Amino acid sequence: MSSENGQAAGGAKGAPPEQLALIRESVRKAEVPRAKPRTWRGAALAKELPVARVLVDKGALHLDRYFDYAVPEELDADAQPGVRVRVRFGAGRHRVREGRREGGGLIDGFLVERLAESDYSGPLAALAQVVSPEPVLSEELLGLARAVADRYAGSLADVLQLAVPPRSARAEQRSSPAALPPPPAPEPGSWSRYEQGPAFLESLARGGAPRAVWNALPGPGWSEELARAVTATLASGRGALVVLPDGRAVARIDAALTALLGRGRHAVLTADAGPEKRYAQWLAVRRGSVRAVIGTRAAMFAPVRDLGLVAVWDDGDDSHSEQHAPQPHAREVLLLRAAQDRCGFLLGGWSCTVEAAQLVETGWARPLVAGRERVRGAAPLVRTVGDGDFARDEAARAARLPTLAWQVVREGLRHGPVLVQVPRRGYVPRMACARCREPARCRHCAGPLEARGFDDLRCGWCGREESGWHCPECGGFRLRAQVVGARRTAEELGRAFPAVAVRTSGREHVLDTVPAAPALVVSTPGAEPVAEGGYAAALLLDGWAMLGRPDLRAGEDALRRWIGAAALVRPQSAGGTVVVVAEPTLRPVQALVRWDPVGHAVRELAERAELGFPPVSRMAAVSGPGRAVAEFLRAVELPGEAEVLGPVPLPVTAAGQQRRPGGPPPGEHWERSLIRVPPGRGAALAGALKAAQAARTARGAGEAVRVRIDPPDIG
DNA sequence: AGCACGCCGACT
DNA sequence: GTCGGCGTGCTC
Repeated sequence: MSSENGQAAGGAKGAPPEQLALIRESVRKAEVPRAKPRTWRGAALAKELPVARVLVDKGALHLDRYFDYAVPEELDADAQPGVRVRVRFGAGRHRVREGRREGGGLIDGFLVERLAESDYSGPLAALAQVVSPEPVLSEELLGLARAVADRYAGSLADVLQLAVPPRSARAEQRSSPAALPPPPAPEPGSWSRYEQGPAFLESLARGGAPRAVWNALPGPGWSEELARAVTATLASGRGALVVLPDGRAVARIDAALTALLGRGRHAVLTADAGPEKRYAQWLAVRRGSVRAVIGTRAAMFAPVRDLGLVAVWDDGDDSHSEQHAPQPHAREVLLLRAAQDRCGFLLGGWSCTVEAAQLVETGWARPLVAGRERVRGAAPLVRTVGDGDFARDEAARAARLPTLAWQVVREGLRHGPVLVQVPRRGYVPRMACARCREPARCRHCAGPLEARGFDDLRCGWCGREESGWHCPECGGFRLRAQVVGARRTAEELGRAFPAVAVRTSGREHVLDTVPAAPALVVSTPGAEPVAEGGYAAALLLDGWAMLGRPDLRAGEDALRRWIGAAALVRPQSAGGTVVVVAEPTLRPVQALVRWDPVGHAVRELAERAELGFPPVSRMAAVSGPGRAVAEFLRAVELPGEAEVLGPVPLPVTAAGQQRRPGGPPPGEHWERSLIRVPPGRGAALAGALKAAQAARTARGAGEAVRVRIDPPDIG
């Protein structure tokens, strides 16, 4: 391949259609049908594979296309696939000054591939710079990023921003340590509590790729069990990746892995390390000196070599959803990874999401559960208190506590710390049957009914008005707004037990652990400290607030949070007791009493299938100013089976109110439409939405709309 | 998004 | 003729 002046303009004279044209001197199209190629300022090009295919890092605009650039000879060695490059990327014709071509500004990109020829018919500009020879974007990572972008109707560049941390030259210069040899396969340890536990570990250690949904027994055993799964995978000579919902969970696995393997075999990727340290850790993983990674959601893209296992803990926790576009969920990303890399997959938690149940239901993953006897042996006694039981005795009434709750707290405090779970503020009430409390749903699309004002009842999804509502369960015809709980209870509780220390754990101050001494520990869901030796008792308050949220997941979420607290309580055999203040006939409450989160998820799944809800159907939300949403819906070419619900107005963000991610800016009136498709059509839906979005931004038409796959709050 | 090209009307 | 309005379309 000649690089020197080399290329005859293609076409007319029958010369080979040489692609590698470089500078177009001010050549007019009329004279030469194709740009007349010349070398770039006399500089030579790479002799082999002189074309670099580049992913230009320019947000949503480039729309996932690659652009070809010429590789100057002096960049030949460094310009390998996966490196960061800088290129000129600008509009229209290019100025030619002093023989050098000037496009738009210099922008960053990734070199994706080296090619012999380009299929671009115009002249190619040259790579301006190879930022560093470190190949940060492997073929696997690129493939994963593309799959995630497709799944979420997002751009490749957006996903890569999540997947590849910003460069730090200093971190790159430091050399990563040599990899340690694989450790010996671990003993099964407490995995033998689960029927298929030892077999699962053995399969990993042998180099197999088992896929399991693991319902962990309550108590502290889970972290060591996860660490053993990682160790078994390392023993097979492969790498492992574990994604956890928060820093506290990461710290627990970190400790368990260190105990099992010592230091140096695993990396911790969390947001709170500085950018340089984070990049250094990431590089150590990419370079293969560390084979195991644990971390919070950003770690889901960690470039672990030769993956043998991906694992997620507590996938129902909403911090597994990435905040940045296109907002992928760690579970879904790891599912894509498991499929792409054909590696093992472990989805674990004390509770069970509907998505997890679906993985078992479809046969993609096997259940990894303990027998009922084991479960009963590990779980605390759970008792319920409904509204009817509210206090007769004076002291309990002062604390707004049912008598039973009062007694259990008092008894618990004689043996150790007692956990009191109070809900976070800010839940929106929704309408339910005043008699049986069945949530009120739209008769057309089964969305949640919301009161928009006096006597104005509408569906939160399709916006249709409901005038003659009656309860399909009990025939009742009166509605009530469900109660939102008060955290005042905690203070009152403290006053009711004046001799006992009250400690609180919540958003601002999250306690990691509390000692075994008697104390009242008041916590919001997810912030519960671990008690040394386990809590003697737990009181789960305001079940109505948790169940009354206008969300499809209200029941599942309430159960997950209750179980998250109750799993920190001693087993029933050691006196552990939990009291939940909620209507005993409700499904999540019964599931808690029986300690059967899997059964609950399976029933929810069946119901979602029947009603056409996710995850059985796939949903997308389109939101923005009303006119823009309408325009978008007119333009988008949806797959035939798609069903459009709405649009309905979104609540206006008040001036002082914090803007919800994806919500309207303060004061603006936005609308939202939901689109759902039957199972198996998710990719088609995402593709259609992406194409419509691309067409809109290319035309620069009107105001932007937001497209969100798997919207989290669908009523 | 920028930004240049180009087609059409008003000007020295 | 030539200057410059902004509508259109491209970016290797």
